[in-house]
Amino acid sequence: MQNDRNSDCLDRFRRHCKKFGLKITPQRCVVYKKLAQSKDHPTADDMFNIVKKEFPNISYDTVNRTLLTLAEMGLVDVVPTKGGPRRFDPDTGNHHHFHCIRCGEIVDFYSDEFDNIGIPDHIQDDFTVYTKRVVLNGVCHKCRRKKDSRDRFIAVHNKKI
Amino acid sequence: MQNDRNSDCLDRFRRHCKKFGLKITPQRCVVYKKLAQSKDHPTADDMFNIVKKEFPNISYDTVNRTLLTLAEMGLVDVVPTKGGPRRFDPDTGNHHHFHCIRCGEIVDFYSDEFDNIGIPDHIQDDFTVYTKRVVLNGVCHKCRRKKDSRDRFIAVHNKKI
DNA sequence: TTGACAAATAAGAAAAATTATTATTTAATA
DNA sequence: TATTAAATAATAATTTTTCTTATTTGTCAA
Repeated sequence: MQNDRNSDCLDRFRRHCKKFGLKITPQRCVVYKKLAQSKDHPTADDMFNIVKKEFPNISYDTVNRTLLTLAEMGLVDVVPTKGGPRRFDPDTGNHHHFHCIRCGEIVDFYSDEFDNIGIPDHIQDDFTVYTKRVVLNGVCHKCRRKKDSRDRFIAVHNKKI
Repeated sequence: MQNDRNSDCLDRFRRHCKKFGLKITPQRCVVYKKLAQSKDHPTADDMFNIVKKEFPNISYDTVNRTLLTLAEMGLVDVVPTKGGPRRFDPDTGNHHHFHCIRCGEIVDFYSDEFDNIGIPDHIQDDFTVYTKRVVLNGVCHKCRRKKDSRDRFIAVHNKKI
């Protein structure tokens, strides 16, 4: 079962490489496989640490470059973040993101209503739209509970706490 | 007219500072004023260069820290980007973003339909939502015209062009 | 108004993240 | 299997962000 899914994924990967004229290297395979298995939105550094376990000699640059290449092929998405390191999303399907402004976590969620909203005509005149995503900002469940001492949530950048 | 708007803006800024117990410094005033006047989504470095013209002795760190503080107060927004430098948005009102995957530009647009979409109940159970934005990805008008030699748009990270 | 005090700034250093350079290795193709 | 262009590893360089510390400056109360 899991094996089926893995080989399906790798088939998809191989097809894309062929299509784009890219070589199928062991490094690329393992980076793709590990990201496809991921349930969250790892950074290049996260991926480097994960991949190293299976492929100890791989370089950071190769992992990072491969992730960008996968994104160019449309096999994965790059998740916009508010200044933190770049994150990668193995799920290119219809889904939406919630960003916690406290802990920075990005949580996937699904909503038919959001999926079905149309793109205004005046946008399609000026832009060719490939993907659409609703991004919510707020405080996640965990952080809500924490009752953090700085619940006032201000001046973190100036005051010494 | 323009003066009215400027002083309105600075009043808003001053009120927020009072509310959050922050000092009103000349540096903060000029950073806020210049961002409020901005029509796009400048980086900290952009802002540093703009502000320096009016306040030559200001340090980069102060500009950057002030921008983050303004964001914490809710006076400006931080725009998520796909790994590029952090960007700031003076417009905290209801609007949405289009990201060009070629040139990286972020374009504001407005849509009543997008403004009116509701947040699903199952989200509001787990998260406290502050803001909501639709993010479109695609190719902008300018880049569409360019007919860039690498229209294939692939393998930029590997092949030497 | 002035003095005390905490907060904010400037300057420079450091850390974190990303991209570039180059010699070497390797996958794909004939 | 030999050829060739692409990919990798290692390292250096750049860019962006954050931290440290000494100094300056708003704010508030006397």
